[in-house]
Amino acid sequence: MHETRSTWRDLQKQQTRQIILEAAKELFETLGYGKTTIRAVAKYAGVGVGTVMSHFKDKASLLSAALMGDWERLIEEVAATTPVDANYRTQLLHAAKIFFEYYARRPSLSRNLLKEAMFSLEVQGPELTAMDQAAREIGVRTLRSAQQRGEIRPDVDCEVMHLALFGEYCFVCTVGLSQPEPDPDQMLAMLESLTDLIARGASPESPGTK
Amino acid sequence: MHETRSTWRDLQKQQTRQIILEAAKELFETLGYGKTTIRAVAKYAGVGVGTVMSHFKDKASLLSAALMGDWERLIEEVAATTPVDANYRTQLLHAAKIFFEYYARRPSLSRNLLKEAMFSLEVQGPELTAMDQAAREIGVRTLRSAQQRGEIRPDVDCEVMHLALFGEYCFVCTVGLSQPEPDPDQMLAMLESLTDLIARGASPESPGTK
DNA sequence: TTCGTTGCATGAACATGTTCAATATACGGA
DNA sequence: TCCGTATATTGAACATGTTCATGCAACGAA
Repeated sequence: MHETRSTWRDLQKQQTRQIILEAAKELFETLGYGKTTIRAVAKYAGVGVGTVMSHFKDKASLLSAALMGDWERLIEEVAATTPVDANYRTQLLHAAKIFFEYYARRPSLSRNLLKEAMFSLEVQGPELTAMDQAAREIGVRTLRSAQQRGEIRPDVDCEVMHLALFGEYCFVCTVGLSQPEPDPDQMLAMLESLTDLIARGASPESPGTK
Repeated sequence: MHETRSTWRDLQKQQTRQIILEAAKELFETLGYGKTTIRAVAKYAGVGVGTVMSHFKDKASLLSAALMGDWERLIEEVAATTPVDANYRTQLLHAAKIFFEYYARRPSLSRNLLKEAMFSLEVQGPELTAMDQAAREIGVRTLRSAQQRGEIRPDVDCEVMHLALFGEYCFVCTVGLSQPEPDPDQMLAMLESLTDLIARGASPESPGTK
């Protein structure tokens, strides 16, 4: 991913970075994002305040870096557990469900990360861009397959449809995470009804049915 | 809207509130949200720092209060300029256009207000709830009328459909406002394509006609 | 009018994210 | 081996949102 000149100093640097990251994860999880101070992270990691800031642009970057591992694990889980022989609606909602459940497990962290992710002003961090890319790839690929299977009309642009579905997903996330205790089932139900509205327009069947 | 016991002291209080609000609007507009400090607002208004904080819960509340007037003006503009004899798609996109243009005029303020609005954790301010309500009322009303006119199939739930459209609107807002210079035309084009995807599913015509 | 109460106004103090000049030390060439 | 350079590390200093004890002026009852 990133070339590391295997010099003694660089190893040292990567190690302190890891130490900081571990400390941050621990404190974020225990105290939540708001109550975790940079100073506390530094002290817990046994480094200076400035060291933390030299490794991570700001507190938000520290958060996204700390959650990077979780994120990758979720992507893997989605890839591993998605029912291959189900229709695209089921597949996408399954992926959403996995993420909703994670959000419910870490409301504070998810909330703040999403807040940052949505308004990645200026140069958006590489992590968030990666998140966006991953979602796009999964979404568009799933839709294309479904289209080839005839579940979606050929004249539908899968890129646009993914954008529409992803938009509803983000919307459900913001609404759901606005509550003190996000309810993944409720969020999923909401996403289902919104998804169906879009899916119906893309369906090859006559809309009169159902 | 709010009963004021007409005592001398309360008038005084309302007046200082107004002065602070004017100062905030001026500075927010000139410097942008990030570069405007509470201290600067206080000094510009000729009051103490604590006075500002006693009138507004935090900086974000000050922003939403300062933009309240603009917001109401936009709502009025929407009500006054919406083409009554157009279909619901045109009507809703017209409303969106007015807001997009405003966002483009005040990128910094809009961005930060939206950021707050989307994640109204804890007790969300009355302003933001009002915004949400207004959008819902306009949206649902418009859709219901269209449904009665036969533009939307009778079995579609207008509440859900509004949620879907509003979700796409919010999504376009976040994507558009993430850019340094939001382009209202581009945002509108994006919203149009997403809206059409939903509208097609709700249309009484056969989807084959495109 | 007088006096105790109420509540707005105030700025110093606090909490915390962020910056920066100084320091130490690994690095690579002479 | 020795030295100049680059850079990781550091914590004090800074910027700024937020809190709080205090003062003071308006209020209303006696």
